[in-house]
Amino acid sequence: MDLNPAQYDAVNTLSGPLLVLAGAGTGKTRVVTYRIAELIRNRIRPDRILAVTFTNKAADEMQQRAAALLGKRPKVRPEMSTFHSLCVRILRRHIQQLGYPSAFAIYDRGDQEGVARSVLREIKGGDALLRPGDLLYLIGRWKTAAVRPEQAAALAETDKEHLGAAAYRRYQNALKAAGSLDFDDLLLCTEELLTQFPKVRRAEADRFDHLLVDEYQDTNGSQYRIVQSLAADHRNLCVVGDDDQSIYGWRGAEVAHILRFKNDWPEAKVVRLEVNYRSTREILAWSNRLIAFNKLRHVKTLRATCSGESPRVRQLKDEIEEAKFVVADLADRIARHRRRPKDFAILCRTNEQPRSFEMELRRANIPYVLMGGMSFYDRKEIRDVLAYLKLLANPADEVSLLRIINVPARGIGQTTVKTLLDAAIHAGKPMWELLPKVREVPGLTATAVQAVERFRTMIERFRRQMKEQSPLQVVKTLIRDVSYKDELTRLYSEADEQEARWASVEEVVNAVAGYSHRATDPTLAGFLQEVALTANEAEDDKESKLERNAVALMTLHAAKGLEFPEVYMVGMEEGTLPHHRSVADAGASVDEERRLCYVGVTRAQRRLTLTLALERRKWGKSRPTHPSRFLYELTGQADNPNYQRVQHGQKPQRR
DNA sequence: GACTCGAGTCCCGCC
DNA sequence: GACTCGAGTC
Repeated sequence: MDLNPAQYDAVNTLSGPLLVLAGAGTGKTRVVTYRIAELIRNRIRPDRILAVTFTNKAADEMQQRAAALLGKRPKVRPEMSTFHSLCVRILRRHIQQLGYPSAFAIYDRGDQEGVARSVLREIKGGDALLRPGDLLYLIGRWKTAAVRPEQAAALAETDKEHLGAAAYRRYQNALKAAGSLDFDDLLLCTEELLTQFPKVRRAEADRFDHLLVDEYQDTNGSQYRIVQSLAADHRNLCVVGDDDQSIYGWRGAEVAHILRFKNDWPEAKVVRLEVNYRSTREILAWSNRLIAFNKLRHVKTLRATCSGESPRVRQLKDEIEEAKFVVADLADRIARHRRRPKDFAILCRTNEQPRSFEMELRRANIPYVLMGGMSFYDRKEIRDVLAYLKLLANPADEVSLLRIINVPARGIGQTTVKTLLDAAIHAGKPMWELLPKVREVPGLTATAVQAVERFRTMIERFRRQMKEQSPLQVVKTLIRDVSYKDELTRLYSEADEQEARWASVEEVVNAVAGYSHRATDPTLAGFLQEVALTANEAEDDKESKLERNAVALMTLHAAKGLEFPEVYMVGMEEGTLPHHRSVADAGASVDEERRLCYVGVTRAQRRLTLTLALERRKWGKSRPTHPSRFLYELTGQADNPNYQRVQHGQKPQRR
């Protein structure tokens, strides 16, 4: 094994708590995977090892590396998953204890908005004071701080927060009534099960003898406590992290967790990795200069092992020119420097930035993979089909019911829906349970009653089919029987668009087929849970296999833990990086943006290019921009008067 | 009840 | 720019 002494130490500390404080590019993942291999070599059963990561991408990456290291031999593999999928598995086994069905649905952002909207409407004047987005923001903040609905009122100060607290209670009740959890609930409910039910905790802790957590600096409160509960008995806990790369503060991550590790596990061994194998001396010099501007950090001395060319900064007219420059540069590297598409990454701050790059890459015929962003599952037609499936899996799922009750139009209009909804609220039951007695609901026309009954009969029929047929068959029949294809032709006049949208509907069918193939006991609920957890990678399945060799186009958040020979960091402007929302709230937010920039810069192995556009289109309007303050910090120009100017939103001046 | 049109809003990041 | 929502019309 070609490991340096510190790495070797970390790899071979096989039992007891271990903290690996590792800077960027020091071989963290290598240590984790080698350690797993070493455990197996020491006769630890692979399926007794659990490795937890934050993103699916990171889990895949680790799985691949481990497979390469272990060979194809072991039939049983160590379990590698994200926190969220780990929670889903635990919840499937025990969530009945909390009064939820084991086939619970996972609500994504769109579903959450649906619940938030109806909850606010129920409260008098609620929808005037708070918008669904504002409410979800408040709820998100409370949930990441593990504040329960009944505690929120005491913490509320403003009118909006008081209303929010009341709405939070209703929101939570609505979710529970629908047998659904949002992403935060996955963590919170798992935490509750593990801390309130000793039997559950013991059963889950007993499943593994070794627990490894990557990117430990990004654990939030719930994740922290879940880790504590699972490792408390065997104490074979290995965590790996870097405080300079903590970029999930906005969802409750606390660097304190990694700093506190030695207190939590007094017998813990601490290993520091400080030799950077990834980047050139030149790239490292830039990143070290940058991160030194953060005051609250563990000072590390990262040493480089090779040198190369100096990073570059390029300034372009607008985001179109920026994309043209990057793609032309990259095409030239492929043509004349024998680079392959997969050697490149284009990293950006927000999900809207990739658009112009996608266009250019397509024009230049260079394969690329887009990670994240407007997900496949955010498209209207996909959401419609999935809403049908969710309703079949769980008729109490009111968000889905309301979404498709009249899609395609079947004569159940707004008035009818509102009447039904009022009656359901009055009766204190989910709307679905009211439908068999729709004749008794006052105020409905005879045609409306008929339409509702036809709808209910149809759904019931599919639910019966579900018991006899495979999910795949049911999905196919369903799409045909509701004439969804006709709906698309009706809705969209262009033949191209009709086809594209129909193609994505077929993609869902393929996804169900793929899932049925993989799963041991395929169910509709299982498929939907998987979809919720891997929403962004749906197309990846198909594409990454076809085009493994592709330029990676992704956000900085998605890039964490990855590395590329050549990196383009684009949109290096005030307002984009640092993002204007972070600049607006004072204090530590900009530090997190700086860490984000640091993460980006340290992804590059050999060649780094930073670009900025002098004007950028946003919401249809083009606006002038200013260079990011981080450019001055990276290049050691903090004494440049323009550095002060851009920080205050002023135009830099030529000298 | 379905359809059309214009106004208003949205978006930071991940699972 | 793209999407959603409500008002107004058929």
